[in-house]
Amino acid sequence: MSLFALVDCNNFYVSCERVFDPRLEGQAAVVLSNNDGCVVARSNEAKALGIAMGVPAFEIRDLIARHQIQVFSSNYALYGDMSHRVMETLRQLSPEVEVYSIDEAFLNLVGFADRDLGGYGRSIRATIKRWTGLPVSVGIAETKTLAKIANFYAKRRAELNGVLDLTTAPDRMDLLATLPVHEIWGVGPSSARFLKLNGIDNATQLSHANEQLIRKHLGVVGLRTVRELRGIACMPIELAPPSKQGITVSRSFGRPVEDFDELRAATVTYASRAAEKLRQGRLVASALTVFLETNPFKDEPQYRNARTLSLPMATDNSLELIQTALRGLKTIYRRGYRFKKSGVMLVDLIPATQVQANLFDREDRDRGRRLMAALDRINDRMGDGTLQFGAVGNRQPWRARFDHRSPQYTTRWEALPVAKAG
DNA sequence: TCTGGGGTCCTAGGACCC
DNA sequence: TCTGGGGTCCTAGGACCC
Repeated sequence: MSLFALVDCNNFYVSCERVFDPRLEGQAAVVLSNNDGCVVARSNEAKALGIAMGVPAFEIRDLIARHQIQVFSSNYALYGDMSHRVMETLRQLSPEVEVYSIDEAFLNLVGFADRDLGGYGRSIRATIKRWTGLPVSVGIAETKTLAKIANFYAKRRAELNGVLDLTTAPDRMDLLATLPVHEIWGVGPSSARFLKLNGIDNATQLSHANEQLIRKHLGVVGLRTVRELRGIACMPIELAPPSKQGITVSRSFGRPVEDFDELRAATVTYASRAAEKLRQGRLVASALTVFLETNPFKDEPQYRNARTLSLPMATDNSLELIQTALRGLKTIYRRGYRFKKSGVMLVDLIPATQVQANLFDREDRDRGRRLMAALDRINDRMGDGTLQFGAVGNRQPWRARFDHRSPQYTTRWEALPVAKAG
């Protein structure tokens, strides 16, 4: 019998901000995406005011002013570090932990079935709160999809105190029968529309759905969801993170960009950041895609394009990747458009240890490797961006805006919070 | 004025081959 | 006049996730 727990941090980004500024407790607060564009996290109080996930910040400006909602730019250095603390805590409490996203983990509880699962969930919740300051919810059930549902209710029903063991919940039938299909993990807007048109409105009905119908219209993924709802585990715990398929670095600009030199500077930045991620993962890339696009929300001439170039030999060298990206950029750039976003994607990744030597390769590989190692070492010790490539330039008006960023409390010495006596 | 970023997996259809 | 069929590989696009 399979058994899973899903541990999920409540309102994760907002909760991270609260750990370092407890005055925010009980207040409406939101965290915005890059460029202060959209709402990506909301406190319960902000949710109660009707602020939806993903709404553009400018659309709720009045609401923010009227209710004095606290606004934060996203601070990924802080959230990444807090996430790491949560996952390390979980590893001390549970033998098999799958880090599913920045704020969620699945635990494999096979062999725990004769324990007090609710008590186990409560101790996880209490320990994480004590060690990290973050509130989490715990859902327990026979499959990952059902554990997601258990977590959904654990979060929303105050009387559960953040923990629900669905395997022993007396109202299990009612909970599944009242859960709308669009709340089920794996059912997006398109599938939900199809299901509702076919009279399937809730989790119980979906678990009884005709397999041929589901297979035909929602594919093997939909079928898997149906079976998981029936308690048949189709998704095992994944302990080792699967090797990456690609690495993308892209950003919207702080303002429209027409000038090639500015796009060039942005591309250099993205390519070097992507190369750093590549080396961190001990990978090399065989090909690279560079892309750019105008603002699709604007009523003005639109243009988007992408160019994929293969590297003569798989590499993790920033200089080579930058040069290749710039070559691609030149072929897709067009004058006279107001560009909003561009990016660099590294694809066909392979482990750095598996590179094939190429007879016709004339670069001095070893020298490049030593240079990159030195670069990474300095940036790691002195802070990101201490050393960067000259082509980036000093003025970077295209850079995204972060008007409400909190300090990097946990990852920069000069931002350490100070405890004052008295 | 202002609309995120980074992923995965699946499927359909075309190119190509025998 | 006749005009296969099946396999594989690749790519673009869709759907979904956080």
